[in-house]
Amino acid sequence: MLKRHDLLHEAAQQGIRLTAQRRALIETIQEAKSHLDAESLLQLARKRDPNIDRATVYRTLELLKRRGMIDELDLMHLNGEKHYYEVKTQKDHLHLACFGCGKIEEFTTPTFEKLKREIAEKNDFSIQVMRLEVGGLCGQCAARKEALAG
Amino acid sequence: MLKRHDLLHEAAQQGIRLTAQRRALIETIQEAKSHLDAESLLQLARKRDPNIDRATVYRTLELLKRRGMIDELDLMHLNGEKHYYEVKTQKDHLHLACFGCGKIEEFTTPTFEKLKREIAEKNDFSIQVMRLEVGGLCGQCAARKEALAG
DNA sequence: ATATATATGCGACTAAGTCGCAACTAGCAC
DNA sequence: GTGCTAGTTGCGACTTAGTCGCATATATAT
Repeated sequence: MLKRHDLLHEAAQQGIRLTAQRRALIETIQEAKSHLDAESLLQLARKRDPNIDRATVYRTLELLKRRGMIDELDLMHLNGEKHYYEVKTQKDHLHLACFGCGKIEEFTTPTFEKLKREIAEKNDFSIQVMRLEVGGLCGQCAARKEALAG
Repeated sequence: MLKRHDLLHEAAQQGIRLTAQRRALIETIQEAKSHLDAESLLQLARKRDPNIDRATVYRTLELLKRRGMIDELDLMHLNGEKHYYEVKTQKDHLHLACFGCGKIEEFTTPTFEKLKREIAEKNDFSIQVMRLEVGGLCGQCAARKEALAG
């Protein structure tokens, strides 16, 4: 498991005003076991603070994103146009989305870090966010498709 | 300039039925000088075939995307939630989006190709699409910000 | 020329996200 | 603790992007 930021702690350090709603949302994201979209986060956050509103969720997600505390993902639009959110991890990682079964895998490799450095150097670019998403077929689905075709 | 697919030719080869509307849209994408969203593509395609409808644009983009002829981009949502489209190039490339000035740069490097192979091998994954987007500040904007801060 | 599977336009619809504004409150000063 | 105030929230109406069903039209094979 990749080491994740402690959002609540970091928010406090960054001088982000901690309202009950923000706490509820931040804790929800922090404890999430999968990638959740804004609507799901809203529903879950409401279990902690029933008063939280949709607009607040969007505004807070935007804030955390700008502060580099969370990442926004598309997961190759396997399920419509929603966006998904996850706590930023120490090391950058990429997401593999299987078009066959919908499974999402995460992956890290030093090559990714190397690529990042190369991008920054060769383009004189100061990187704040990096999003690498891959779509295709996982081993099982590829095999299954092969069987059908052959 | 990266070598791009010849969409019209490829569509014919793939047995895609070439209607006037599809021709209009495909030519529009092929000749586009920047990354265009669905609505812009619609407006431009209408100059070639005034009858083309929004739904047809979306349906055709979806088709071309599934066939691997075009790529869909977010460009880090610099301008809202739209998606942008571009003709698939021979070599994979990534997009750098500057949060300061909104400039979009493209970049290729063998490391990216290497990463792609590594992803496929180490995860036993058959890659169909790969999208790498980077957000941050270009050299100029980073310097300007530095000046303001210092 | 005809048949037919496929594509299109229309228009109404859904989903995701945004915004202005009055009311509320976290965190600070005292 | 009390009060102050800039920052935050809820509300509800709105925008924007994209989807869908169905009657009509048409590209392609024969």
